[in-house]
Amino acid sequence: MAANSRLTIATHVLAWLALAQRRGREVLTSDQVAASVNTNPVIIRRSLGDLRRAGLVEVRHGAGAGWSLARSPEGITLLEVYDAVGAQPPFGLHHTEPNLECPVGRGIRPALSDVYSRVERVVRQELADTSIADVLRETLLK
Amino acid sequence: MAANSRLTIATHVLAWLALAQRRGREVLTSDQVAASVNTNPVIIRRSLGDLRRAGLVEVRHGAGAGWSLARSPEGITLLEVYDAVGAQPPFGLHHTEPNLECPVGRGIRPALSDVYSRVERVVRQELADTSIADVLRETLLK
DNA sequence: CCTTACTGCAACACCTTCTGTTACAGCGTA
DNA sequence: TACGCTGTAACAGAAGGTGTTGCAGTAAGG
Repeated sequence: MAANSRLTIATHVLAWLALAQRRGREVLTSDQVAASVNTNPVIIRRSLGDLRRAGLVEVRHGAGAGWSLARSPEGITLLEVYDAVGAQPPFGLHHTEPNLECPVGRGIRPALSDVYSRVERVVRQELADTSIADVLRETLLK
Repeated sequence: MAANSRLTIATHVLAWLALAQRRGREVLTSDQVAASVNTNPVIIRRSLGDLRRAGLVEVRHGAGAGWSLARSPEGITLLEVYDAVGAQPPFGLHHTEPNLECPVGRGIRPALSDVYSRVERVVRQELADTSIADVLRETLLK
């Protein structure tokens, strides 16, 4: 499978909403966001649904509907986006239970769980150190 | 799809080889390793092939064939195993190119590449700090 | 009240990757 | 030479992501 791009899509959406807001546009529709990401509006609505459930964006229904940031771009970290989109952790344990009569088979899963927890922790720390405002600033410099 | 378990399988294999070596067994066949991991021997041979190409294990052909560690378990880090199995990075960029006429679409990919590089770096650092000997020790304690 | 425009979501097809399995040729030691 | 194991191709099945269509729900604005 291709690498998971959900964090990328969601971050792109939030950065675009942040820029629109700064330019004085109150809301954007999923069609307008999809035009920037260059994908189907339903993909965008799925991502925006995740972000809405996490309290990062707000939606307005009816005529003149659309999306806007629920909080300032400086206060939204990539860690919140990561949790919002429910990305899977990078490493998984065995699909089938190892042979428990083997000393390695018995203890390897808790041992590796510890290692993977440490990896997950540093990843989360790194994501927590970057905000949507940071990403937008870097984006406009490129 | 289920999470990627290749690093887990390869680490299990190496830990089992390390323990067998300590117990005085010169080599293990892929069938014997598969019995501990509880999977098909071909899965194990695929993993061992990756590890052999990376110089972490050695194979003996012909009658009395089998596998053994090429280096001491203290000197093999999980980072080397990670590189050997060619695991994909946790995050991917857009599948389709964003709209380059949008300022966000133009700059978002290099900006996110920087973020993802930082994440990759801390993951690699964490994996480099753990050896097969560490994993085996923790495994036997559980 | 009714039109209008957009959201929310189900359903589906397609693609890719991973796991697991069978089969068999290749190889080197005893 | 015979044997046992490796190396690898080929294939099936499962799972998840992406993209697409279709349609009901919803509220602003005339």
